[in-house]
Amino acid sequence: MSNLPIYLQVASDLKEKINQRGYKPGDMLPSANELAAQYQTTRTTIQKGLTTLNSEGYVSSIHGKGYFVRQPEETKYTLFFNERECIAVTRTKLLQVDIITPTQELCEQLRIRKSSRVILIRWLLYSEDIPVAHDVKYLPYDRGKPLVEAEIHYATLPEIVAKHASLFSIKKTLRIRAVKALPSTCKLLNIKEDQPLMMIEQKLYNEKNIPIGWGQLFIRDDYCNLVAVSSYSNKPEFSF
Amino acid sequence: MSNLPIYLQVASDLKEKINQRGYKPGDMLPSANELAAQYQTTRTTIQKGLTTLNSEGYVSSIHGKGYFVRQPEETKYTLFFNERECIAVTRTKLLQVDIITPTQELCEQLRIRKSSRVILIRWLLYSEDIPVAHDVKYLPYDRGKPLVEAEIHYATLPEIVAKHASLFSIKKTLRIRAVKALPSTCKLLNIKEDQPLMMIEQKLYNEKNIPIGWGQLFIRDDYCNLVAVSSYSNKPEFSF
DNA sequence: TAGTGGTCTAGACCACTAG
DNA sequence: TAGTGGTCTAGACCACTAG
Repeated sequence: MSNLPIYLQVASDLKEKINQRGYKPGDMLPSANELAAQYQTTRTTIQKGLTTLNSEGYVSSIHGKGYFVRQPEETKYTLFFNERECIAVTRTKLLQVDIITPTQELCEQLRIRKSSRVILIRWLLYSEDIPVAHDVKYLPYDRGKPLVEAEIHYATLPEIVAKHASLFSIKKTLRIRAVKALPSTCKLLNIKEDQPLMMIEQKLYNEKNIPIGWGQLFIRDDYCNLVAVSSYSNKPEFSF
Repeated sequence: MSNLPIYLQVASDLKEKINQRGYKPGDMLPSANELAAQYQTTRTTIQKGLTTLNSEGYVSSIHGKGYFVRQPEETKYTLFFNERECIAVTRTKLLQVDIITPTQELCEQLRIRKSSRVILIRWLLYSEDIPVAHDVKYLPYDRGKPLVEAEIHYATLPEIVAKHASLFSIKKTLRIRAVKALPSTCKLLNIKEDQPLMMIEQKLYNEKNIPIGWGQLFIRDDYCNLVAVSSYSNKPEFSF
């Protein structure tokens, strides 16, 4: 059953007790000294186990007092999203690449001046040769950046901006909505006006929190796979 | 600038180099021995820093070889969802509590037999006295559980099942869709048939991976706030 | 075989809490 | 003041990698 190192054994035992409500949210765990005695090991090893439990969200510590069981984050899910995988994209068609004068909304979204320019890229995404999504992206225009590459092959918004921003520190936000299709979108996707569409709005920020990209993806609901799972289930626990 | 403990200083320095592309995904970091020499500390302390970096998703290690920069998980977002907060619920109205014979779909969703019974709970959720969402929940019926409490006040699906399952190990999944409203739903929400609705389907599993609850939430798009953020941004780094 | 990461020991000093 | 967690040292032994 257990060839686990001691510190993981400790963490695993405590997790089980927490899950079985032996320790309830708000309860204090035994002190590291007590646990060290129980497991016949040193406090250092116990601390390592408690640190693990902390980083996995089970407990938190108060200096000088002890470790306490956290309230589980019932509200938090892990959502997987990218333009290609949310749909099963098999083919893409470039509709437009342009440098445009931003609208009022674009100025606000990208926090730029009316006088600046914006790159507009529009794609039609196909799944099994059926047009299923309309992808619209806006990027602040810098003379430095060549945009020819955009015309060659399809890239997700993070892929596009990743070249000009630091890797892990790009902040991304999504807003998910259900919308009525515009007549023009209906034509593009060959659907009726009453067919609801998913709209996924994506906004990217650089490490200084300045918007560097904005996108709207309109997807036929019947081809959209948007799924989220609770965050604890993919923690290194038991796996099925 | 830095009263950080050594191990966090190490982690922070490495993060910055990774973000600035000093180390690129796939690159090997300096060994713990080298870093210990650089920072004039012991390998133990360096290891602690590297462990931190690992648990934050920046690097992973291969035993006997070294630490390597990971590919950032561009696809992963943190989504916040619960029935109450996704909308700004100000009032709730119980529509129905019943014990029903499951439909074919219910049997499949909850993995139960045709002969078993299911608790059906329906609520209407109001925001500022406007009906904005229709909430339908299904729970496998056990004679043990009293269901009177369901009629007293509104509870989210996780809140309901939390009483009978272990805390952190409940697995939850969401599926997000855009749907046309049924005529009956239109009447409930007082909307036109062509107004698209968000449908959020929630399914809960216990620690043995058995479904213990299923819910469908139909929300007026204009009152639904479904937002997700990239997972790295809420890591303990800089915060704005 | 030299070097790497993974774990652990037995201590130390410190900041913090609470009676 | 006793007990707690947070950090760190200077070592040890092990499993693993790669020449």
